[in-house]
Amino acid sequence: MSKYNDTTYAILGILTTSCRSGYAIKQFIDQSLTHFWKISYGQIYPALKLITEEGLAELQTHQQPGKPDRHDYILTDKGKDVLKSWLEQPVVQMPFERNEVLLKLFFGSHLSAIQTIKLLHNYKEMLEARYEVYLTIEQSIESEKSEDEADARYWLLTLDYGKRTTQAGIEWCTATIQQFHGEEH
Amino acid sequence: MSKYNDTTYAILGILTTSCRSGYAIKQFIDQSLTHFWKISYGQIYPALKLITEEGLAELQTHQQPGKPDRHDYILTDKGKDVLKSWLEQPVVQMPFERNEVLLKLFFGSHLSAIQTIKLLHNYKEMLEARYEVYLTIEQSIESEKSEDEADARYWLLTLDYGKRTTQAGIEWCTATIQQFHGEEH
DNA sequence: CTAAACATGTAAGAAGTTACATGATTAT
DNA sequence: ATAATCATGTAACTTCTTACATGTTTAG
Repeated sequence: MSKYNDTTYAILGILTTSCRSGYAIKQFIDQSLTHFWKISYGQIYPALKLITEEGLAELQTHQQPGKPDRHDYILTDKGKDVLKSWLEQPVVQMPFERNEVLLKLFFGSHLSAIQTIKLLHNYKEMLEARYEVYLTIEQSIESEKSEDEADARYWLLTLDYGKRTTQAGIEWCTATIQQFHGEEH
Repeated sequence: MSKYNDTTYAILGILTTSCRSGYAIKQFIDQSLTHFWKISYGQIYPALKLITEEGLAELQTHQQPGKPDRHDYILTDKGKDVLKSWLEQPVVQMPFERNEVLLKLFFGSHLSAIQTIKLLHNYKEMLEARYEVYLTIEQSIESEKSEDEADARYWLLTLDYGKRTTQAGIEWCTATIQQFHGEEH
């Protein structure tokens, strides 16, 4: 039972990189974390407020003529400690995927073979698109390696996970579509 | 933009099987759908109420001496139609997994090699346990095949997906742990 | 000239979890 | 005795998404 939720810890973690404002955090998540963690502005800004109130980060306001003030949050030592002790705690909750495609396939006896194949084809295409996104992220991490040398390795590892499981999903699609071919009548 | 949410459609789908009460639905989900869909009582009972109000199912109350009345919900023709047209609609939203292990690994540069290995080992064990659960579900579907002959095939297909992606995850763990061996100092 | 990017934030609502409330029966 | 299973439901809470509000600069 930790004090903050995982979304807050995710933000704390991102603040260790060169991303320090709400806007930068959102961009970072959309570019690099999107395959296993998503956060909206509706969570980011309130979380940053909480983080500041709890003394985990300090706000530095930079005035930019004509633009709204840029809020940079700098992790305090307390913030770094909180992050580290969260990282060290074992993960007890198994990640869980809610899969609408599988849900529909589960009730596939109410569909025709053609409709089932369509469902699977559609899913396969989405998985393939996702795989391509992973390759793109991979390349962008590798090309900007110099910036966050130590981090890059771990970022690539999480991508490898995404690639492997997505590949397994694509293969399942192929095999399952095969099964239904010849059943269209 | 469909009228109901996926959880409601999931319940509608389960009502096509021999599970017709809130309690039976919950049991069914925990036994057979748990790898890609979870629903709590706090959702089931309000959803059944809505389903009845919308004329998608009809309530049959069975009195059981000493026990609370058993509420059986029977799908109406309208209910079957609503389910079918949902099944036929293409899935647009890609399923998305929020993965706490990957989130921690992403910030792995703040951990020691030993701690990282521990994290991965722990995850691998959880994945292996999940794989075993899949095998158990598989066996129970196969042994009760006679009950829902037409459905069993589809249920096994969703399990195959789970097994394949879990296996890919386990292999990733093994490979990644390997990478960190020899770095403990 | 117009759209996208930069930049921060709030409010309402949807969705989901957890704990609570109740009470009989059955297995250990 | 006591825990688990059967059985239905609600209330409070947490979490997250979406839409709104505001306004500048930059690129096409």
